[in-house]
Amino acid sequence: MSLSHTILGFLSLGPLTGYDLKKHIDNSTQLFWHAELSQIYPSLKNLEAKGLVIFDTVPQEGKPDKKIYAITPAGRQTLNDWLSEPLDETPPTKSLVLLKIFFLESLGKPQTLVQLTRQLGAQRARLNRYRQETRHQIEDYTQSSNPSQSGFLWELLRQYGELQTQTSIRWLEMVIQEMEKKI
Amino acid sequence: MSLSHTILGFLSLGPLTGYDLKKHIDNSTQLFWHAELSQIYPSLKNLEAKGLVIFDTVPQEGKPDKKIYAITPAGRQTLNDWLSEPLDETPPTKSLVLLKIFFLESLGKPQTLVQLTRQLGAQRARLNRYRQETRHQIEDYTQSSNPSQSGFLWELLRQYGELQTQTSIRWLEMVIQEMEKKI
DNA sequence: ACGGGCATGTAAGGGGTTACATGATTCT
DNA sequence: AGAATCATGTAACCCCTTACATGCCCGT
Repeated sequence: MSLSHTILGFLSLGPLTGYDLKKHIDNSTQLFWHAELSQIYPSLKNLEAKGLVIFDTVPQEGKPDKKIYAITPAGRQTLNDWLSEPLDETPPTKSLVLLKIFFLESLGKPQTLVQLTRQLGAQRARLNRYRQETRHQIEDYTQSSNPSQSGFLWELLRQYGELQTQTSIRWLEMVIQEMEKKI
Repeated sequence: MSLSHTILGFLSLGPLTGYDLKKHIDNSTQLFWHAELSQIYPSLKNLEAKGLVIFDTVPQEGKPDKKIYAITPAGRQTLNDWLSEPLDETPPTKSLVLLKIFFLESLGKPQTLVQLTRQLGAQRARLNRYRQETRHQIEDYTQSSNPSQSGFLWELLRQYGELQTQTSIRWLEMVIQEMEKKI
C-alpha cells in the first residue's frame, strides 16, 4: 500500500484520526494524491499491526469512539527509509484522457474537435482552481499553522500543477489548430 | 477494465494476437499506457465472452497455437461510445514522486537537495528519450505503414510528453534554486 | 424535515503486478 | 552456453472504488 506512506507522512507532523487524515489529504495533496475513508481505516489497522503507528481511544457519546493515531519510532524509520530511496526514475504513468485522444481520429474531424475543445475547457477550469481556491487554502494555512511545516513545498507543488496545466492548455490549443488545418 | 479500451482501439485498426498487442502498446502508447501479457490474455478472453472480439486459431509447431483476434461490430460500437463520452473533466491523478517531494523537507536540506537533483537527472534522461528513440520510432512507422493511421496524433502526443517533461525540468531547477536560498 | 458534518467501519468486486509454467528456435 | 524471441496462460496478492451500515448533532 502506497497510501501508507501518505499516512505516515502526515502522522509524522502530529497525531490524527482517520477522519482528520482524510481531510488533510483532501486539502493538501489532492493535486497528486487522494484516498477514500474506506481505504484509510483498514490501512491504519494494517499499520498498527506492523507497529508503525499506535492509537489512543477517546470515548464519545452519540458517535463512535475517536481513535487518535500517532507515529511510532519504527514508523518514523520506515518513512525516512522511503524518503531516502533514490528518486532517480520517472515511473510509467497512465492517462485515460491521452489514451482517448490517441484513438480519437476514428470519430472523424468534427467529433474530434468537439472532444478536444471540451478537454480544453476542463483544463482551463482546473487552472483557475489552482490559481484561486488552492492558492487561498495555502495562504490560510501558512498564516495559521504551527511552524513544523512551512508550507514552502506545498506552494511550490501548487505552482507545479499550475505550470503543467498551462502546458496542457497550450498543447491542446496547438492540436486543435493543427487539426483544423488538416484536410 | 480500462485496458479493454486500449485493446479495442488497436484491434479497430486490424487483427492482432495478444502477443502483438503487447508490442503495439509498448511501442506507441508507453507514454500514457502500459500493460503486461498476464493482464492482456485474460482481458481478451473477457472481451470475447462479451462478444466484442472474435478470434481465429492458427496452429503452430513448437509454440502454442496463435490466436488472432479481430474486433466485432459490437466491439466497434463500444469503442465509439467510449470515444464519444464527453471529455470534460480532468480525472484526479496520483504521483508517488510528487508525494515524496511533498514530505521531503523532513530529511533536512542536504538530503532534500540530493533527492531533487536525482529526479532532475531522471527527467532530463526522459526528455532525451522522447527526442531520440520515440521520435525515430514514429518516423519509421509513419513511412512504412498503411494509411489507416496517419501517425499524426501519435507525433502530437510525443510532443505532449516532451513539453510536460520540459516543464518538470524547469520546475525542478526552480525548486532547487529556492531550496538553496533557504536558511 | 432534511442535508451535512462527525466518526467508525465492512463487503464485493474491478484492475493491476509479480512470479511461475511450458517449450522450441534463433541470436550472441 | 546462455539469453532473447515467440506464444500461450495461471495463481497469488495488492491496491483501490463503490456501495452499504450505524447514529447523533447542528444548521437552514
